[in-house]
Amino acid sequence: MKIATWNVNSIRTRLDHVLQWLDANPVDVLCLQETKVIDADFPRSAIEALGYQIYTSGQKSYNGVALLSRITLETVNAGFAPVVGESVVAFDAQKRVISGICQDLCIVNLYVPNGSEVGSEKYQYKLEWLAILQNYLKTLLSQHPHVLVCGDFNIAPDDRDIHNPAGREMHIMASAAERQALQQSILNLGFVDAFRQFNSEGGQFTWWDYRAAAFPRNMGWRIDHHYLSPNLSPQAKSCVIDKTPRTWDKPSDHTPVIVEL
DNA sequence: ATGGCATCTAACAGATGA
Repeated sequence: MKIATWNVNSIRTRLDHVLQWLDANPVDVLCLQETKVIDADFPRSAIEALGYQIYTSGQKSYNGVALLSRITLETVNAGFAPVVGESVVAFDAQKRVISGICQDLCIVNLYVPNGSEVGSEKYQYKLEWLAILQNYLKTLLSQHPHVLVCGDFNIAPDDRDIHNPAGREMHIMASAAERQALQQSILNLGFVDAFRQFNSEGGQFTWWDYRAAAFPRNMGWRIDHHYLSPNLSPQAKSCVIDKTPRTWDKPSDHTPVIVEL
């Protein structure tokens, strides 16, 4: 079973890229982030024609996540509240979470807040959001034999995941508090970074800034990840970054990451 | 130290992203 994650930076702008990529890479489930469209306007028909069912949680202009699946998913939930409870419903105003069940596997697709600048209000929101994520994942781990959490985490786990780590301690996506939140909310629950099961090298990135010719210079960050629950990680066969779509005309600034179980 | 690039909008400049 192959599952991919891809921040497409607008599904309507990137529809042709998604179709082209799925045609060449018929993964079982594709998790999209930053769809930037309300559910009613999600471009469904061409994706469905490739054999995918579509589950969306979107909003106007910003954020938005979707699951594209060749297998029918059960119990698709949008947001934290269906799992954690109504006390966290305020954090579901921004559409950043969708999950679905495929046999004994719970697949979670996340678009973690960017955080803007270290110390800003949005940074605080990011840290609070990650604290709620911890409760959300604890609950899912208690309910399902296997859990896969993937998406755009907007955090580089360590300095191998940044093209130039010098002076990055106060940089968004690399600050100590963000890395600690990633540790506490995900890794301390036993989740394993699937990519690092197979590749310990630096210079392996999933996002490159549109500016300053960052992609041809490989000045990127590894911020898109797959995390596997403890009893799922031994089942991973591979985890690879596909840089191909980042070379296409008018690309997303992110590129897909595929895990095979 | 700054800006650089892309996407969105009751758009045409400003917010947001990372």
